[in-house]
Amino acid sequence: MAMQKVANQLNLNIDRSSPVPLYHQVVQGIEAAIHGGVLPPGSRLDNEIDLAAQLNLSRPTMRKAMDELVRSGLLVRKRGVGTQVVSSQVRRPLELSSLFDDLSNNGSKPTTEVLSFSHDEADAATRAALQLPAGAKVYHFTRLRKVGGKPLALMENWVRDDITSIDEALLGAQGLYGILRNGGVNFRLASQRIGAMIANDYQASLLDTTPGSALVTMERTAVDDTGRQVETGHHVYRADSYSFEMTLVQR
Amino acid sequence: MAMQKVANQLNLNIDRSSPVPLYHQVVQGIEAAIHGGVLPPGSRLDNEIDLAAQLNLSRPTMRKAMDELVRSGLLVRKRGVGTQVVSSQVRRPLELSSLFDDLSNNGSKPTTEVLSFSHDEADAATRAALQLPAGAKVYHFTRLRKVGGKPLALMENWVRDDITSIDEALLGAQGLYGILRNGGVNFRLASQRIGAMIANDYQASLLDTTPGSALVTMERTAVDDTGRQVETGHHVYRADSYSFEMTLVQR
DNA sequence: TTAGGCAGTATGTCCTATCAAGCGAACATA
DNA sequence: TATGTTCGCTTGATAGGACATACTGCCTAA
Repeated sequence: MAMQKVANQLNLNIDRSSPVPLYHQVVQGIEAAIHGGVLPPGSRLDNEIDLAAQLNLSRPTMRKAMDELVRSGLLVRKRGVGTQVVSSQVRRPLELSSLFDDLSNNGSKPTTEVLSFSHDEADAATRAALQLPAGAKVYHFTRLRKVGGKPLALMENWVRDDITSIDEALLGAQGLYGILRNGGVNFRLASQRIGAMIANDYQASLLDTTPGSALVTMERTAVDDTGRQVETGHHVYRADSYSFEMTLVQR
Repeated sequence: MAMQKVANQLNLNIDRSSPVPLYHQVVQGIEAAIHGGVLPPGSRLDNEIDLAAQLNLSRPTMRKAMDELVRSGLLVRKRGVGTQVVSSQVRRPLELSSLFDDLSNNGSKPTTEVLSFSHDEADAATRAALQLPAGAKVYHFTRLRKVGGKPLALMENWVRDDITSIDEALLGAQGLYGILRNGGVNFRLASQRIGAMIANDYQASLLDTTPGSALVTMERTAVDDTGRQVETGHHVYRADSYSFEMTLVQR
């Protein structure tokens, strides 16, 4: 009866006047607790009912929060048993961000050199990728991305021109996705293909490597929330400096 | 008042006696309707309330189904506007399956050649990757995967031995993930890294290509639903025959 | 003619409630 | 002692309601 209960002190402050949904506040709180070591890997959470009561929330709201955490791989639930923190650290799944953002968030200071820039009629392949009618115009440009003065990526992109205007100076100053987001684009999904190839003379000279060295290739087409194909591109990265890391979650 | 309403005939048969949850039946039904062309890209669905009424479901159940479809990128929702089918075709996101399964589902008939097989104490790197104590034993093997008689992938894996027993004959007959699933493993998530490299003499001879040709590399560690690191591996694929395709969904 | 506000509609959030199903441990029985 | 059954705990599924908020387009007033 007088059983000692080690409550996992989540110490979450739920702010009901905040515009942030309650379930999302819970998600953030638990994420912080896990990454901060308050909830060590393998530890079991209190059951959903108790947790909801502790935070003065309903069970569905609590469940919705935990659903997100399960989806992102931080928690594991088992009927009849309980919910526990997954032991391994989880990397954020591959997200819809540009290389520029990734590098900036990483503390590096990427620079961009615009090698070519045009605003012309799209060729057939581009029209197919972006689902544009004949005669439509697109921005077409190639960029060289360096970090710490070292070349890292050679990127060729095609962008539809009915969203926001793009010029060379803009591309030199910030990432493509930043520009498009500022132009009101809400990215929804992207199809991409990652492979490998051998550097040719042109690529090698720009990337400051030798012809025949390994390159990672990436082709991507991004779609926004209105269903428009916004951007397609073909990038190559120096294999010795770049690889794609991701976490897959089994639904 | 007498407005003609073009109801999108979903023709879903919801079987309440089925053990499959209602919301999942709805997910499958709408997926089928989209892929079957009944719901063409860009078409708008009826609102949640009406759809729920049409199928004799509650709105939360309907929403849960649509949530899944939004998450997987098939639908787009906009408050105050409605829900519509995303125009582009969506590939299934990269899933936790083995190459063997992927090829089999694709209609190909992959063959596996076991090049080496051992069951010994794990070295330090493997113990770190699988979080095993000193002295723990692991299965360690390399396999060559061919499809249509053509070599495609060279795979080296380490698997903990406290789950199911593995032998050479088994590996030659089916995929690793199939074996582990049969052994009771429920995979939850995996971290992987995709990059590129140049084929050395050993790899080139086995993959029937030339030294110096491009290879796609993949390193993966998979975790099951109890939080155990189950397997880790390092694979290389012929770049001219293989690339990783995936769809990223912005949450 | 045009700009602003307002109503209608759809999704977003949150709640209470109830039953089903899986799992584990305690308990009863042989 | 060993084994099988039952019971309680926990998550899973579904229902139905209430209110919030964002978007669209119409209507009105300047």
